[in-house]
Amino acid sequence: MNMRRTTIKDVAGAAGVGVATVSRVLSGGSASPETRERVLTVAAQLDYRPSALGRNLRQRRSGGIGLLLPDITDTFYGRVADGVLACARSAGEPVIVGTTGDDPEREAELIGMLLEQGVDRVIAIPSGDGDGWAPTLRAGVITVFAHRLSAGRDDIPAVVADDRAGVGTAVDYLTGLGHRRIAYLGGPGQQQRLSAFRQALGPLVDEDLIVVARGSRDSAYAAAAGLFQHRPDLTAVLAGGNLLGEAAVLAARELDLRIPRDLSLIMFDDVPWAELCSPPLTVIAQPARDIGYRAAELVLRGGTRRPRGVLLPTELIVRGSCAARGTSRSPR
Amino acid sequence: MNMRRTTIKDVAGAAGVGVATVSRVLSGGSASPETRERVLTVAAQLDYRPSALGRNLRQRRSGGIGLLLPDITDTFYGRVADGVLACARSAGEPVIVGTTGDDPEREAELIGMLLEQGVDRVIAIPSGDGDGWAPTLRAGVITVFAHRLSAGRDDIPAVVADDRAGVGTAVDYLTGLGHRRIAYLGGPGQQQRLSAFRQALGPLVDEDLIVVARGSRDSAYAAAAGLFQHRPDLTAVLAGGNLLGEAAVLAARELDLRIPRDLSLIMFDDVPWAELCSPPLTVIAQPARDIGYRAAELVLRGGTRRPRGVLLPTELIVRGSCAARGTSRSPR
DNA sequence: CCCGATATTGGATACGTTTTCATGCATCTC
DNA sequence: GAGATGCATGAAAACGTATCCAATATCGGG
Repeated sequence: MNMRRTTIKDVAGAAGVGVATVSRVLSGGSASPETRERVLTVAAQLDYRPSALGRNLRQRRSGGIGLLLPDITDTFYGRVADGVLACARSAGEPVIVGTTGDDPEREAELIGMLLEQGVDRVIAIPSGDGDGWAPTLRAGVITVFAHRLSAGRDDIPAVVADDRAGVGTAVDYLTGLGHRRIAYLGGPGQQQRLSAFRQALGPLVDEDLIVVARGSRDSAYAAAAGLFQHRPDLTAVLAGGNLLGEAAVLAARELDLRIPRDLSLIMFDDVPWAELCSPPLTVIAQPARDIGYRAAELVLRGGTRRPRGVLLPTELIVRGSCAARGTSRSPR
Repeated sequence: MNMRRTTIKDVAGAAGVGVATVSRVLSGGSASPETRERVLTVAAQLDYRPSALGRNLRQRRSGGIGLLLPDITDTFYGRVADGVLACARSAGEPVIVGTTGDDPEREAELIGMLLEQGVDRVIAIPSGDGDGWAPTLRAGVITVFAHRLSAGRDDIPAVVADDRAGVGTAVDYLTGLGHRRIAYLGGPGQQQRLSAFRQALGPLVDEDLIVVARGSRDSAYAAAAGLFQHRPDLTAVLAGGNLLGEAAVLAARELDLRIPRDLSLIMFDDVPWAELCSPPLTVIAQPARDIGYRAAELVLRGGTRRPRGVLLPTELIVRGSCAARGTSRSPR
């Protein structure tokens, strides 16, 4: 029952060599062909697995990569995580995952946990304004942001979708359809998109039509419903995330606003159900999985280069949730 | 730049005590009030964080918990993961996540990785027939299955939803509506549900109406489309997962089958988009998050008791995707 | 044939922690 | 007051590995 696990010493003994030799053979160091073969044979026979514990302690790094995201339940973040896991797996690296709930405090807590674990590489979708990340930098942890860039942190490379362009094409599309009162329904950490939205809309921008919810479903729904109730004159909404999009659809339905007749909707991120919705949702697709994968690549390559981050393209996928707004207002 | 991290030895030196005392103070051992306070003060001043590396090596266990699931992209598994993470976080334990893609080989590979990491607790949604789990048991790793139980493994406790009951009520509901030709659209690892389906249907069962897809979206769609094409006489479908349900909706739409007029659909698992779909989908809700949470509880409590697993209730949520099937067949 | 260079090898050390054990000291009991 | 008991404490060992370093074996050139 309580069998001691086979160590490198056992292998060394059984193969009649020193532990140093075994270690070298297994780490790809130099050794004579015959010793190498003998060691490998014995190791296989004993079903020896080098203990990451010993190795990590010796080289003072856990070798794992930490992944911090707001909510693993959200398909989008799930896809980012999937990309990270795929890349990490091909590199043989374990991934420690934590969810921040978009709470900087919780994020800091998790950062502490990762540091304690000796993780030396972290990928994060950052929550706060980025000053919670001083500890990782100080500890020499290679850090890469994904999906969002953090306000005050230009010293951390980030892999993000081209939000600016995405918002731009979406707004152009809507204005091209004749919309003038366009609302933005945002979530946490979307400064980029917000500024892009304001810029794209130019003189048309109406600050009252910009609403920012917290991360939760309830908050998103409340924000959407409040927006629709207070401003029945708006004709189009840009939802900055699939949770917000979902909330918009539900709130619209609740208030008897028909999409797209009464309200045009564009949602950030192409999720599977966008096509199932009625009407199918026009979306700004983001390469979620690629974001994760590229971030993992970056973090695995090491912080030597300074690629200053990666910008991935977005794509407007037109389905059925936007309608033209003629000069004649539908009286409703 | 290359600062050595502060160790317990530094704290001991600065506080004028031995390392053993520091360790005791920090692990809640006995110490005189004054020394305790001094050590804590110094530790705080130096911003000392005990290294999990050293501790893990010493007690020969990483203290982390491993989580293996088929696909982190799937909302359902995401919710299970969320439950696990929540419980693990409250216990301060890191979680190493891996995705198996429902591939036993890949699963075995990941198990190896977890063992190498010295993980001593694993939660898994198992992929294969369960003989890939011999290594963890042999290594004394506390293992708990979630969501599925593995064929040959009755020595591993499992936390699962009451599939049998869920299938039963769904089938009863459909037969109550007059349906006779009911299909089952299944995925990997659903022996439980399949047998429950056969049993609930009794003499009505038609083996040709039972289709099992692999885990992917494509495979699910192919299975659904194939089923609908080959058997236009079926009137109801039970989809054993949200991926399958999605595929069923898409395939039905493609083949111009109207839900629920031409085809009634019940889907396993209540996902957010079930309500957004048109018509809203009738589902069998499973407590996904609870499954994860309870599994984590089980695995954290340790393998001492033998609770033989946990069975969580399911609930049929009736929405709009099922219609009564009168005695008169709609001629179509 | 000898010497220097090179390749291979194993002993020893260090990584940071927990835990055992022995020691010293104060208090308690009879 | 002497022995017993308890507590706080620190030295040291161990966990499993990678790597430094010295020692040995092998080889080539002169």
